[in-house]
Amino acid sequence: MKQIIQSVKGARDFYPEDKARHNWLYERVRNVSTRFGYEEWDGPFLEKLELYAAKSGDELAREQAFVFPDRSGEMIMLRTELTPSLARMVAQRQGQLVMPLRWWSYGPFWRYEKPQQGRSREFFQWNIDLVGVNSPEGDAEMIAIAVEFLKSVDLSPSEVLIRVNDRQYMEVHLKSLDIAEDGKLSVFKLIDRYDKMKVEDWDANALELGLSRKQLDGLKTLLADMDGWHRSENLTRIFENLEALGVRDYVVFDPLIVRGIDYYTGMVFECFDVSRKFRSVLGGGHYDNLVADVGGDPLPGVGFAMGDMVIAVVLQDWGKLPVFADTRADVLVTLFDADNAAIAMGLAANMRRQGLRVAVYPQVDKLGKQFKYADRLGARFVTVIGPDEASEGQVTLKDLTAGTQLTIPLDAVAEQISHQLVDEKSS
RNA sequence: GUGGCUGUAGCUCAAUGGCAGAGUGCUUGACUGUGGAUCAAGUUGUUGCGGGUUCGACCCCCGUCAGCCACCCCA
Repeated sequence: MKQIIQSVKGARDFYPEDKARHNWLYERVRNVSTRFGYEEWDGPFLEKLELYAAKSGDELAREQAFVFPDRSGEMIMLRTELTPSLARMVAQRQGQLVMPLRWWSYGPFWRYEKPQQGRSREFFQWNIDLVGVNSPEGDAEMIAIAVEFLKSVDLSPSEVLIRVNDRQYMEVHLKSLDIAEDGKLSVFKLIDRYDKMKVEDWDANALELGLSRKQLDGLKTLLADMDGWHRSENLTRIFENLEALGVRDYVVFDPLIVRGIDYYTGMVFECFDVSRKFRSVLGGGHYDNLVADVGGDPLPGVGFAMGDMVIAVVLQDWGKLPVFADTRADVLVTLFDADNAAIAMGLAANMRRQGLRVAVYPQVDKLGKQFKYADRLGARFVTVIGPDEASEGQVTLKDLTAGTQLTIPLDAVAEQISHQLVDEKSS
């Protein structure tokens, strides 16, 4: 094997077919976001370590970030998530921005993790936030955006579901079980792992946390109560709104969804493949105070994030990833010989002016090689101008799909190709 | 950070201690102005890297790097 310098572990190479898939996904994200009236924005890829360290429970900055000193010695971090930048940028212009703010973003993030299925060290993430609002209507809108995205990539409720819960609903019931306020977060983390652990282990863990047998039983009753959302006014109104937004069939109540993240304070949701083979496709929730860690006045909101890796795995698994066909050129212009090359180049320029994608074979070569190149490019048409055509001011145009060819005047080629392309589409 | 599996031709993979192979791709020709089909010939190697054991290592051992998978985590 030849010595090729390796890429950085976990970094992503985007070959043209990868880039095509990336653009396909981005296009759907952009389309859904803008249809709900959101504006695209972005933060810097580099932030000060300090910005992330300000967040509590910052395993991200401590363990899973690319951190390095710049030339002045300041500690810089490649961004691992967008929320701190969002908080900073919103706080900087808190008095000027039109609230509620509707912002979305799609860009690269880096986490120093062990690469595996659906996870690498470099990934793209869609972030979307509705900031400055505290209502079930806002919460429902965010879920609806997620559903509309799922629809746009042709995933149905029999393939993926959004699971919704409300931390306040959970807290009220934990309180009624006399579970202490300061033990709340660790209980949430335990609930978050309910599906991953064996029942005995989970029970043992709960008792270790200091829960009594009675509290444990009460907790399990709560987690099994699939109709409990009727007792939450917030969830009831969210579900009413989801009904009105026409997305109710994608959404279920799930008391096991609590999310590991501390700053969520109300509704939380995650999207999973129904097989539960994969990690969550997207997740988000309602928060009370976006700018708490960076200074600024308290600001509620709701948002979610979706990485590009898990969704790709899920789409692949359901056979919903399109085949990205070669789209390199419509026409290959061959160079027959040096005498006629200039005419061919002129023809190519003319066809480009008419909006066709035209590649010229960049040197004189055997026609067989040039045709083969056209075939492998995926170009549908090939033009040939040899001495016979040149003397008559004509060009031979071959349609590789149909296997037919005809010889026509030079200035009629672009129109002829357009006709055949249109015929193809309408038939 | 912890553990498991894998690493051989451009690609997919054989060869289990004794001459490194197949399919596919690629090149050329059959086809002197025409691709995709077919046929023929040719071509393709630091067996990831470094060390060790052995008369002899793709094969066994140690280390290392990478990929995949699980754990951790999931912001």
